[in-house]
Amino acid sequence: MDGSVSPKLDSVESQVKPTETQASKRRKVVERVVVTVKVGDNGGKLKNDGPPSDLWSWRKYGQKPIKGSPHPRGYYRCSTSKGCSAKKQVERCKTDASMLIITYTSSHNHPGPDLDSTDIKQSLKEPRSSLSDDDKPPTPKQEQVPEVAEQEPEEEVQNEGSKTGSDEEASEDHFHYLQSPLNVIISQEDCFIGTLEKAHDSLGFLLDEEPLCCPHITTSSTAKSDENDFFDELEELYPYLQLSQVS
DNA sequence: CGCATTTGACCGGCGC
DNA sequence: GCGCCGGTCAAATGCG
Repeated sequence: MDGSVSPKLDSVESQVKPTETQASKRRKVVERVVVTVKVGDNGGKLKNDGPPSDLWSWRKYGQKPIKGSPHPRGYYRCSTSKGCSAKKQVERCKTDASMLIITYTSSHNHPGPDLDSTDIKQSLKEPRSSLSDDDKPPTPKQEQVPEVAEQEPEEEVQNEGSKTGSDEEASEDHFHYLQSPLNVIISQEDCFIGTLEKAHDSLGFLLDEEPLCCPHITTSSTAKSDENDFFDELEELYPYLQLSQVS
């Protein structure tokens, strides 16, 4: 591609903030946000892993069968912005094909998607009738993005991060985007690990058995990175979180 | 013609 | 030190 770019996209780590320390040691430990998306009947429209895309455009750059999973994992990169290093992995729950496990990696270098797009604005004003039909036919997923409501997510996020008990439910609520057909459940690593690990120890989905098919809460323990990184990532995700709430 | 997707190969990291 | 697995790149093909 770009001759100037190194073979390995180190750009990801290079821009990673604090986590870089760990990243340098283990590239796999980069910040990661795991989102479990439940695809209902409508999900059937999704081809394979039907990227229940967010506000950004993702371009698939690879796919690999993962050991232990009957379904392959798809690798996507943010195509909204050229220099964006945001990536995401999409795979299906091995026990529940209707569950999509999306892992977001790195952050976006750009503010947001096409929030300014008149198209979207129109959708806000009107439930678009003809436009949407032509533009986004099959996947009734997102496209709800009104605008990046910047409401201080950090506070809430941090709160849940430091809290552990009752707040979990509250925070959980934030992460459920029941947009239309998709039930999205964001699983936080560090945030819940402490509790869930114990609480669901018997479930063992953290181990290897039933991963993220939990009907209610899904958690995965993968990133040991700082919560800060994690929250930073959340900021990126916030747009949809709130949107989902609005919906 | 351009962009996105698909598939195979290669590289790096981790575990044994 | 070797082998395995995950992740990314690169080239080719298809579709819009």
